[in-house]
Amino acid sequence: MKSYDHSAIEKKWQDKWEKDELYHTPDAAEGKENRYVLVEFPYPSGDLHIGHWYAFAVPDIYARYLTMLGHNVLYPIGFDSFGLPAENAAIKRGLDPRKWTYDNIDTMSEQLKSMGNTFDWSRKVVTSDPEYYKWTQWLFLQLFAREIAYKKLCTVNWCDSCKTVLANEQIVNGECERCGGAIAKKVLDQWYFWITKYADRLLEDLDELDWPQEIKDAQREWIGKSNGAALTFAVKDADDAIEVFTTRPDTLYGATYMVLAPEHPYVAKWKDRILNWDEVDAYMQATTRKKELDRKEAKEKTGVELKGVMAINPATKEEIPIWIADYVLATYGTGAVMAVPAHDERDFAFAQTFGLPIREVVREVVGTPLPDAHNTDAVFGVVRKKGSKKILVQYNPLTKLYRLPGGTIEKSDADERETLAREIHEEVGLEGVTVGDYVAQVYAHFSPPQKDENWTRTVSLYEVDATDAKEVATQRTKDEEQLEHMWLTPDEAVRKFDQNPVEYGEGALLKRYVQNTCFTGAGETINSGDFSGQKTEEAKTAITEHVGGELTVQYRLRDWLLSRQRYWGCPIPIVYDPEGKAHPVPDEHLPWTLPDDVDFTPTGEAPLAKSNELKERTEKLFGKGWTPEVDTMDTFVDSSWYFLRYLDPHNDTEFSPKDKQEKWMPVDRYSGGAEHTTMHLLYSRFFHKALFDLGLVTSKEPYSTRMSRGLILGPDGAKMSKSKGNVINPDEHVARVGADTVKMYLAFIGPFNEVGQYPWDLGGIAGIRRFLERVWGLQDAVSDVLDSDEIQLLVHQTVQKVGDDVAAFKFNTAISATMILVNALEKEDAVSKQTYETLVCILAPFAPHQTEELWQRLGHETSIHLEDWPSYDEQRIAQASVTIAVQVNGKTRGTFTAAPDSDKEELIAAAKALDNVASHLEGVSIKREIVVPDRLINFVVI
RNA sequence: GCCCGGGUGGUGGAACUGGUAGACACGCGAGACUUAAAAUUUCGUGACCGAAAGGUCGUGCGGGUUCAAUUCCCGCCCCGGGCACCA
Repeated sequence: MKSYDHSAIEKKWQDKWEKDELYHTPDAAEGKENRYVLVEFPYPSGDLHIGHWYAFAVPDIYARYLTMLGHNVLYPIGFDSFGLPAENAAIKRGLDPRKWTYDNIDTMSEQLKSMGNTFDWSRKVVTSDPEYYKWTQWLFLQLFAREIAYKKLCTVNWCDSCKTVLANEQIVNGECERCGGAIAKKVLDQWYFWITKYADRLLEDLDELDWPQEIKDAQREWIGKSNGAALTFAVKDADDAIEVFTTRPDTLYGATYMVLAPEHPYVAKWKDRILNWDEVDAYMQATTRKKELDRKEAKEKTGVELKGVMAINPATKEEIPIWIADYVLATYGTGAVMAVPAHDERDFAFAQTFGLPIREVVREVVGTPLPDAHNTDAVFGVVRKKGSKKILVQYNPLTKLYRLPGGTIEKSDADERETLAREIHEEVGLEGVTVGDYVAQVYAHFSPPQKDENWTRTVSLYEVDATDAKEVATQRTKDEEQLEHMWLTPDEAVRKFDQNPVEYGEGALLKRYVQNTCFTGAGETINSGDFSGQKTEEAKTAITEHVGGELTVQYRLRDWLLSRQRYWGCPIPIVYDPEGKAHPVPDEHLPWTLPDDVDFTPTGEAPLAKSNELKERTEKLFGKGWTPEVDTMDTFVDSSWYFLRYLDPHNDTEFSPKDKQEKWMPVDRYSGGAEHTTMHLLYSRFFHKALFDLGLVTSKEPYSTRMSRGLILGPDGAKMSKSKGNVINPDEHVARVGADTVKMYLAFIGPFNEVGQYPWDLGGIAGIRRFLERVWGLQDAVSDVLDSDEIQLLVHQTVQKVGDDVAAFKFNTAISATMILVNALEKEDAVSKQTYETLVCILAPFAPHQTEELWQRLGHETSIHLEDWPSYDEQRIAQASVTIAVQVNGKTRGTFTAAPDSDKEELIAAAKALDNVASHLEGVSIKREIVVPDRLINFVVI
């Protein structure tokens, strides 16, 4: 046997495969179903790193497995080759971005080929090729014709270091997603895609997709749908009306003031009416200076009242003040809110800071209604003394209940305050307390412990000052005789109430009081005129209708800003007439090529504006005074449809013919990075839906299954980056141990379809190399023998396990199963040719070069990659003997083997016969015998 | 704060539907081969007790359900990701 010379083998077969066009994928193959396996195509940054290997070589295992199962599998590759790095490298090193990009594509193509994947290179797609971007432009124009691409003047996010605008999705924690640079606001006339029109469909269609829950959740959150109402507040002595969006129209009666975003147009409009303009103006200036990030992190509420302007609450008809505050964002909803401090955390905090009125209009309902309940009202107090934080709490050792002092309101009481003062006097013997502010109420249903009765009551809470109270004798009723009273810190008190076996309502109120929060949940309306006593859900509709509002929906999602003030991108195929109106570049002039005569040093102005060629081209074609659009497209436009182009990459008359789409789309498995969840993945879904509406694509969704792959970290456990110097270059490892080993090691490291993080560990790779050497060495053991029953069974089991695991992208456990088989085969003196061939076949997707070589050595003249996946005998696996564990009281005391489906009594007898089991059963009596078929017996003894 | 993941030996990770926790691999230790080292190979390797047989403990922490819990339930802690003054 020759030793395993990976470099000779890998070179030999890569050349042969290319010559034979082994991985050329036809659009259809006789008797085979099509499968489309997609991985996110790379940006040609220069060198391939180990992460690329992980992304491209490992899913190849799956593609090869599907092929062996008899499918016609498309596993394409291309380059997402427009984008900033080319331009930045060009600026830094004085290179041509086109040359830089295409040189990198050449280098990376060679590196990608060294993986030995089943990529069909004849279908390669390069987004910066005019033959590709011609169709990007054509698609843009289709969307322009339907007004899904439109231009508008708007405040945009500007990255000062990238010198371009960015879409919302490209801002992470208030910084540029690409460079981490600061984001400024600018008002610019820019191109957008009307993605918000598709918000609902992007949301709803997620339900049908076989995608991981976390990706669906993240997209749902990003779209951020909220149901509510649009309400209008009239402004006193003015024609203006303030539109607000609220998710809580049921709390309208509690709207005691309004807040506008400082940027709201009314603020400037009312300049002459506002009495404290200087103050307002100063606040507006301060807000402009504050970064978005600061506004988010600021906890303390700030704001200024617009004095001299009042709004009218449409429900109560009361005049309410209008404030401006930076907690209201200009970019969400209408940039104005109705403030309901009793039922919104932010309004609550704001009202407390500025002493604005808080009106409770919803009460919490505690417990569920019980039959034949006594109906009463009760009042309780948070009793404190000045200078102490402690709260007076009563404990009843018989019922094990902590209670606040207070009680039922009697008919003879003048009001709640009097009731409370009286109860405190009687129960705890404090005379002369001052009942202070009302806090809140709840509606409670409960059943007191040790009593056969039900209660329903309104429970109100007041602050009580006992500083000047005198201690006197208590006048307790029989029920109250056991009460102990104690002073507890607020936190202790809350904890005690949490332990109460029954919630009387005071606990919920006390907790809210101690934590200084308001009630933001659903409940029952109060203090709401005719609408009092309704469930909040019902009141939402009723109150909205009553004030002439409208139930509406708001989204967090913003339209997709696609203009970029950079050079190396797809030109937007739009020209402007002398009046400045936008016109599409007619199809016959596509591709609308990217000019070469451009100084692309970023200045903030689009580089294409400096191209004379583009200017002249435009005037020549359209006439004097016509000007070209000079912005280029966001590269996420290029990547929103590339998977459609793979189907027919060189088609000159169609972007992607529908008959081919019908053969391949939607993509069966799409694997990529988790960072694209709310970028590429969302954009391309939108784009696809827009094309679907135009009748250009055949499926509503582009990808039926999506998986997020894990991340390969540097050896130091940190994310690989050139600046950290922890980037692993795969080439040297491929040269040293071979492509098959590198690929298999990456597959072995952990489950592929989970968002894990794997530090690159050189040690581990040796184990895989050793394994492949042992597989190689086993060829010497092949001879004309009949394998033992055990070996034959193991082969069947392994074929089954490997297939199942690969189908589930659990390559790690699939490899482990082949290792178990190899370990067993090595212990044999000889291995049958049939068994060895089966082993080589199931390893073919993992180690395509080595297995191809072995296949040839075994005497085959055709490629192993044209072989069928080995079959296995299910019957035989099912009949294999099973190991039964024997437990005594749940502790395993031994095992034995038995035939599957053995008789219960026989199994029990066999179990009892085990020495160690027998010794544990001695002197005790068996209470129960639990038999789990084919698995386990448990003797429960006493 | 809200919404998702996750926490298992020295390490990466395994464990069907609740049924022998730690498969497989790395690393480590001891032995063989070798003048030696590497490579290869044999054995061992969760912790503790024990010569062994075997026993006790053990899947982030605390409770619970169950004959039986990494798996289910309740309450926490920590890590990763998403969203976030979103009205």
